[in-house]
Amino acid sequence: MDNNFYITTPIYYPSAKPHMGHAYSSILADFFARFKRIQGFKVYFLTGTDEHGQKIQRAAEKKGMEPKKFCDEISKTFFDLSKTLNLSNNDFIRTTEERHKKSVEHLWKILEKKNEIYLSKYSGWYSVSDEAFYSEDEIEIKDTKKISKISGSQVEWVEEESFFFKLSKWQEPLLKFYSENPNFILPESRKNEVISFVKGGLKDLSVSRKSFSWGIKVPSNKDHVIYVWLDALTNYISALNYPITDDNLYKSFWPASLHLIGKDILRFHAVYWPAFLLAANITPPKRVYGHGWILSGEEKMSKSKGNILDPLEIIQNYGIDPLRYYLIKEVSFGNDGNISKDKLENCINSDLANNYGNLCQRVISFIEKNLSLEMPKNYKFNNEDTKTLKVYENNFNNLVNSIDIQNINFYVNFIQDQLFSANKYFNDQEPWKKKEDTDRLNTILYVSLELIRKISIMLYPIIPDTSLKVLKIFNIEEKNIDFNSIKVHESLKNIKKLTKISILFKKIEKND
RNA sequence: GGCGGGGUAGCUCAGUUGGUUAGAGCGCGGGACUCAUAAGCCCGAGGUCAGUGGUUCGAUCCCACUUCCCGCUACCA
Repeated sequence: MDNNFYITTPIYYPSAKPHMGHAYSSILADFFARFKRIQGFKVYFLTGTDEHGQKIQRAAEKKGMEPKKFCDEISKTFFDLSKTLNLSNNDFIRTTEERHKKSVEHLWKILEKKNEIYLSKYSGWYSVSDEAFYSEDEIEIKDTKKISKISGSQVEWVEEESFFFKLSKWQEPLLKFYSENPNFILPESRKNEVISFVKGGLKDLSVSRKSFSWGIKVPSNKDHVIYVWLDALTNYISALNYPITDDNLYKSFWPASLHLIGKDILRFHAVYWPAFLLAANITPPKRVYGHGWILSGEEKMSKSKGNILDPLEIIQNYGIDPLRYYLIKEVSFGNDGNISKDKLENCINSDLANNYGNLCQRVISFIEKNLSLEMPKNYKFNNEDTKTLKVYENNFNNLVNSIDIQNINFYVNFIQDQLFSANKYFNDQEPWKKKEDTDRLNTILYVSLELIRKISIMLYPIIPDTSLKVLKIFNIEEKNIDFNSIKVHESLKNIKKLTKISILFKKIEKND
């Protein structure tokens, strides 16, 4: 069986600074990457920045900067964000890198050689900020300016020679591909959208521009710059050293296991990208998952509404793990989700401080006071103990399977249930009343520690920093975390002494 | 206009291949305890499962219509 797992985030377009949507995609991707690693997979996790195109060129001009210099600066903010978010990415690719350029040029040449690309002429209303053409009826006039009805962005008349990709001829092969790979597009509702779009007919796609220069030149015609999406999507293989197809990275990790993206760029990933690849005779990725947006209150965040929550500011105030936990747990994956300071604070207090943090604290403090942090010995499980521990075995396959279809809510709910169960266990067993019965006392404490260990391992992909802090109690290091070990109930028997921990999450004082 | 998804407790959402008292978390009210971050545990209040009609012995779950929300897509002009 294939033991490799390749996951990607979108490469981010650095025309502005990072926002919550970027953080969300990245955190989720990191969750999957970390989970698959502790499950025993060889994981390659890629993120990066998409730096070409007219929008960037104009943004740079506006600031009086060279495009490359401009990109260097903003790309760095995304690179820094990947650190702040505690991403475990293996690589950070920039489309302005030489390795990427070579890869795109190669892909272009193949498409050209296979007659998938031809030179023609395009004219129409073009929006720079949308990177899209609009037909006459898709635009309207507002304040003497022509704008797109759909996005409201300004359009300009463009008439130019352009290379076209023969997208139309891939309509049937794509539909065949979708039906042969029913889980290629998830969630299901998005898949239906894509299929109905493709069924509606595909037009050939303009894949070059003459009107600006910031991009990768068409190898056979330097007047043209390669279309940003053809350029950008290729990052997923250029990072694996394509076109060196016998390279170890490429051989191990292509086709990608999962492109995790926002729903707004689904078409590029689910239609154009597999079409380019099929045309070049490259296997398309195994899955594209289009997640929802993070909203603030009921509305999409926007500067004018002043409801923007800056991920960096949130992390500054609350820490990275609370934000990761909130986004992963509180958002119904695939749907749009909400975030507000109020909800985040509630979540931190009840889930992280009261349930998880306090569980660790009460157990460890108890052991410190009664056993001087010695590992409880001579334990002997009774029915109640076994029942509590066995839940992990019984649900193991469900947990693994749910992650494989990106059903992270099942996974998180299971953790919730087990946190409750562990707290209840400690309550019901009342170790403070069993100080005379040392065997029973030891057993209760041992079981409680096992539960903390299991829960902390399951939490590792979500809140890695905190999880590692807790696992330190048992001297478990990151490289030794094994998801499969949640099925084991006597994994702590060789440990002699426990390490004390401090408060994991401080409660937030609510002032209202 | 077409296609698709959805309207379930104050809030965020599960769920039911149709079957006696519809679930969780948060919030709210009460209780017993004390190891713990006044945390945790127990009990409770709160829902005409959008509306109407139909199929059925029986519908929140199936069907039709209505209405509202969301997504994708098209078009008249």
